[in-house]
Amino acid sequence: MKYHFNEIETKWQKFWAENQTFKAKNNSDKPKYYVLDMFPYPSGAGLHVGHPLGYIASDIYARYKRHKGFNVLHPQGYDSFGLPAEQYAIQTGQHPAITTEENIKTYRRQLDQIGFSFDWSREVRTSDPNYYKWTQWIFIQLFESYYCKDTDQARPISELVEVFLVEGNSRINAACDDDVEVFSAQDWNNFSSEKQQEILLQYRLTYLAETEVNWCPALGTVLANDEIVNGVSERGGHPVVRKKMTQWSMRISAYAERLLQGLETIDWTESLKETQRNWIGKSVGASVKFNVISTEQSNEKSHSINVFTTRPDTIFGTSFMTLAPEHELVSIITTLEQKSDVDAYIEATAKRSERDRMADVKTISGAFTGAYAEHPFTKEPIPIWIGDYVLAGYGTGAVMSVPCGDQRDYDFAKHFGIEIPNIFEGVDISEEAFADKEKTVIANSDFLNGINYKEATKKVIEGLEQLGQGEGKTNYRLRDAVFSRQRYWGEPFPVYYVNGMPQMIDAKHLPIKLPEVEKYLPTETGEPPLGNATVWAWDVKQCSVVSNQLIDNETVFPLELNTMPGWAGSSQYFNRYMDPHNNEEIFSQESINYWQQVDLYIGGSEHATGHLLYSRFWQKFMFDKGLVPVDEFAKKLINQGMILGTSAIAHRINGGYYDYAGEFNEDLDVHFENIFNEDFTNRIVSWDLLEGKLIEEAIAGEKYKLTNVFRKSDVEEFFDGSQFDVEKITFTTSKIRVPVEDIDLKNHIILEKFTESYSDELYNSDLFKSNGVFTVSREVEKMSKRWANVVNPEDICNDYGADSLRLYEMFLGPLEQYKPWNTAGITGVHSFLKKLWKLYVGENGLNVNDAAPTKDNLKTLHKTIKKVEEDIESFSFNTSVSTFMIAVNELTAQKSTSKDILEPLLVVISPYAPHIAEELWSQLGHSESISTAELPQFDAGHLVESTKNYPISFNGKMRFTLELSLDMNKDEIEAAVLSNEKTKEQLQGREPKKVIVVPGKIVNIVG
RNA sequence: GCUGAAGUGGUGGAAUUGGUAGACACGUUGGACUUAAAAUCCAAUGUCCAUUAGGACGUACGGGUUCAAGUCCCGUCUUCAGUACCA
Repeated sequence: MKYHFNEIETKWQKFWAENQTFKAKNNSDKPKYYVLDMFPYPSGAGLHVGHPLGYIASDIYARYKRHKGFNVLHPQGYDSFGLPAEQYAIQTGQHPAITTEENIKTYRRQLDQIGFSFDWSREVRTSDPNYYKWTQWIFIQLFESYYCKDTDQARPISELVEVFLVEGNSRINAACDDDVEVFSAQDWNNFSSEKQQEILLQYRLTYLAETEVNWCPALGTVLANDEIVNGVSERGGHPVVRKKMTQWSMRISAYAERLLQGLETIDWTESLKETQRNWIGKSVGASVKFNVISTEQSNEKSHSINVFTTRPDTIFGTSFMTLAPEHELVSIITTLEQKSDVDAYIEATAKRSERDRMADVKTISGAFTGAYAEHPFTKEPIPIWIGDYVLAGYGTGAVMSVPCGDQRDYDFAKHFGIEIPNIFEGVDISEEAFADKEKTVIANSDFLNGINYKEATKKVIEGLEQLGQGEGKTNYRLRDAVFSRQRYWGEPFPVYYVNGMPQMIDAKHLPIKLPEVEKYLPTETGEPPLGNATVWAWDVKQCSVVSNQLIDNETVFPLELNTMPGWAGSSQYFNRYMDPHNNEEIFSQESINYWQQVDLYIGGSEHATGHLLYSRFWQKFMFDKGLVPVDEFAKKLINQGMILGTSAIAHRINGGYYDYAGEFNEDLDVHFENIFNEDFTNRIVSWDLLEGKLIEEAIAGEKYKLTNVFRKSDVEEFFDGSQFDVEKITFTTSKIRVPVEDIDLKNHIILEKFTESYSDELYNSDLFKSNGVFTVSREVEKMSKRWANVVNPEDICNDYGADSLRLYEMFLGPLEQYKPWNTAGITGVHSFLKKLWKLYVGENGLNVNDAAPTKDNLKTLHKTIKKVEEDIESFSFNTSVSTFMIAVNELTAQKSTSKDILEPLLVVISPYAPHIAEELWSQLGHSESISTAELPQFDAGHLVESTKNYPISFNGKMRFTLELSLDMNKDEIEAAVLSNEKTKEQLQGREPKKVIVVPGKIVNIVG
């Protein structure tokens, strides 16, 4: 009987689905274990072999944990709101729900084919109203909460109102907007209702505010900081501009410190934690108030500039101040004489895009405002400058410039000829600033002279506090997250407006369903796509909804037309899996108390500052609300590395040469022959050959025979076999990616295989219109449809089977590592499976019998159990696969047929190759799924050896091995080794100076 | 610049606390089987020298510690990822 993997795999996938083998219960005598994958966005392109890598690893772990006696939760779902479906809708008019549904079907088919042990009964989709009902619900909870810094937790906004009623807000210590005014109880009671709401909005954890946002005109929406890469949108690479807009924001900054501290309690990779730490960007220092010295323009009202500094100890080195060009005081304090300079500079910087500013950090520019500030201690005047090296968005948008201690201030001072006082003892600052805090000894600084950074910082802060000119302060880089998107395919907000103030629609009316629209673009008046909706597909008993408006008691209120961003739905899905069908609560307390948190989370590192930060924020909020028992949602997290694709790249070389008549011809494509002694006739040499070593050799003056040099305009006519001097040939090259599947193993593209369906650029290029076969070079890069280098797991499953795919993806290398895919290598694991099959099933049926296992059999089995268990626990799945191969090779050589060996071996292999394991398991006479079997116990007794093959080294170099009993002590071993013939041969009569014997390990003779 | 990770055969990668470097595969070469191919099996395969026996060199580079270093220490280089006028 042969190994018919297709039949076997279909059979068991069906069995698992019909028997709900992997359905998890919310209670059990067994300990619980929750293994989670980051759920996919179902894109139109379907899965490629890179996607399932993490799913395979987590599936192996989940199956392993079941064998170890755990009640395992291993769910899967879809992050199904998002831009691509909407963009497709804009182009085709197809409703995003329809394309999303189709894509999910494809994903599900592909996932099922790989044999995952997901509990599909718990599937969630973020675009499902029964799911996003709870996303909206959390939004309402955030709106109804503020962050109390005294208790360090979120608390109901109603508590705040109670305090305002009796004593105003002067004693409130809460996370809020910077510009909250101070008011008394009396003030509060006299405020209009709108004014009160406005104030409360400044405290809420989700709030509406006019903020400068990242506006992406091409996408027609705002983007969060983490959705922008190198100044352009992450999706599509469109330019992004700063724009003031009224938007919903999440007050994640309130949680900055807890998000930072929480990292210490979770087992995530160091690099990922470091990325989050950088993003949170905590810096400890002081805020200092510099009073502006009154001038004619500003003497009516005294102004002051607040700065944040991490080096208060250097305050006596301040020789100027710098404001961001956008700083609100600039226009107020600038003197008449300097006004034209300053205005010109502001205009010039405003013209520069974010990207230009980022690209050009070397150029020093700025302007003097003509105004001066007063040094808080010396009372000396300090000139106030503006410069675009100071960012409006960080700190206060103003700095005290200490050129001797900060390189940017130093460069600025040098450039504009500002004095650079030295306040460091024994340091030369004639060339550059001195920024080493640890080595700092302060000088020329009044009461700070002779002390170090730490002490000086303390003293300055004390001094500032006495003067009322500043205080110790911690600053975070983490900004509040913009939560509004001008998009259709996202969660609608449960919000309507009364006199311009946002109101929550009562939670009992949730979900607020996404309305149907005619078109998915913004309205003619520039409103988001939801503005196109005439009838909202939701029905509220007390209020009806018509034309984007909520009508309550015949009063008409406008609805919020923005939708929530992509990360809204993914910020709590992991908890929803615990109780996915609950319509009364987001999840029952019973279920969350049982499953607690994710024990193992596997996904890509690209979510480090997005999903993984926002989810931690929501989890902490839910913890404060008493909804979840732990404030970190994932105990352990592993980032799987990317599987890279190998793109095939044909290189087109456009060249010019001097012909016989000495005339220069540039309208040529050039093909080489005799490079590296290969025949390149009708082929084109690769980029590497030309760019690298070869072109250098060529330039050195060697002659190359060029063949097939043909004119682009007339491919039929070519020069053949002529000698050209390559010194006179110039080249430009261009790359063309070729679909990988149309290249043979020798890297040849066969022209006959070309069809119109390939890219026009490729098909129409002269290169491919000529006769023959072309070589291409390979380049390893991200697997993507765009690069024509994707490998579909369905093809692999059809050709080699899901078990081969699973084993091979693991065998490729360590999970976290980036590694290239190479389909050719899969034959290794595939033939392993065939050997495994042959070990159990011979030509005439089962090979397994009740024969007693030999000592060797037991040794092989138990060392396999030990190694594989260790490997899985340490997530080195690649070495397990090698271990299986060794085990099967050994047992085959031992001609093992013993059921006592082969049956437990199947259980060890089954997490990796579950289909073949199930099939053989059932052939061995079991009616229950192998997933219910217990993992065999490792017995160290079977690995005990009586002898050891000692490596015998001379001066650290291994020369031969010697089999000796493990009972022998050091002296006995030494005697045995020294009396050995080979030892004498090595020593050639010399006396060994020293003999190192490590019993059970090694012998080293120093001579 | 800063932070993090890494650098081992032709390729992917092994090597638990310093103790036989290159497990396990891919690829390549040779052989068996076959009319042939596929499949399967066997052998060889780090580099160099040597007919063999064997030897020299080898884990990015330069030092060091040690009986012994891919592994530990110091310095340098390179690659990848993240981040960046963050005051």
